[in-house]
Amino acid sequence: MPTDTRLSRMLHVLIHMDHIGRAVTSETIGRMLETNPVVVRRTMAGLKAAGFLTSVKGHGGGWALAKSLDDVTLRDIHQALGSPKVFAIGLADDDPRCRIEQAVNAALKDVMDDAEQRLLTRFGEVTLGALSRDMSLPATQPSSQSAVSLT
Amino acid sequence: MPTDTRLSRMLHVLIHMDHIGRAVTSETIGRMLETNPVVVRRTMAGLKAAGFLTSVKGHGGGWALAKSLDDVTLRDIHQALGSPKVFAIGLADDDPRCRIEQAVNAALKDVMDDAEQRLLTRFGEVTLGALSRDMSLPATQPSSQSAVSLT
DNA sequence: ACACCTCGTAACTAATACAGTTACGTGAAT
DNA sequence: ATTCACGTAACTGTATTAGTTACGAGGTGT
Repeated sequence: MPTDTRLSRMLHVLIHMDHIGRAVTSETIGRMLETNPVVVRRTMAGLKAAGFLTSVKGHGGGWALAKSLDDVTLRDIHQALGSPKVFAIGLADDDPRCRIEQAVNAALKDVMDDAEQRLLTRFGEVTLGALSRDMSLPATQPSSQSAVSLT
Repeated sequence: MPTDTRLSRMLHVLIHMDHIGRAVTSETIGRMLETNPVVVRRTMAGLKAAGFLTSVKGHGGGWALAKSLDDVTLRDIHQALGSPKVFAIGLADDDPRCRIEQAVNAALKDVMDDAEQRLLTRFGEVTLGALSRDMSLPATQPSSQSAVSLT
């Protein structure tokens, strides 16, 4: 499987949309992500269902933000995508009666649950608004470029 | 992709081997894991290369532990398996020049690296010996079973 | 009314990585 | 010599995201 880049892509798109400030078509978004409009619609469907986006059909239609980015966290978007599996590693289930397998899996699960909890907690502490603003700071790069480049 | 259960399986097997105390064939281990001897050999190859196991060919041969389980951590085994990818989630790379994509990915990477670091640190604090002993404690189950059941 | 635009979705294909299987070779014990 | 067991290549199965094609549904503008 290719690794799941939907969260990264959606965050990217949402911040662009905020900068653009008007409806954007799947076609345009597809160009930003170097992918197909259908992939865009499919991925954005969850964000619409969760109330972060609206979509309008027909001429002049497209996608628009339904909330301020200050009210949306990375965790919200992860959840809107269906809370996809965080780990590539999993627990074997070869002989569920075996106490050794149980103990091993319990130990792994304990550590993995902790790591996942921490990751989700930190995702919940970062808003897209904050991310968008941080980006405009000089950092190590010279600040000679527009903050609203379309790509 | 099916989730990667190699770590879970290998921990399971190593503790069994410790209890058994003599050479075990891939065939026998395959039965424990409900899989094929070839899968066993393939997976165990890394543990042998890393010095945690020895293997002997021919009649009476098989696999044996090369170290005390007290000297082996979960992290060691993860590493011996080639430090497989921990996360199913990844960073998009659609337009590496885009500052928004860069900022989004930097934020995700920061949180993910932290979670991974924490997970690996905790894996490094648990030895297989400790796991094996913890397992023998009463817990919620009655302690009426042999500690050396083969499955 | 009609053309056109844009989302919505089904269905199929591609890519990737672990898991499973078959086949055959190598080395060791009896 | 035979048998046992590891070592490994090569191929298939499976699950999941990504990409593509095709078509339908619902709005907008003339």
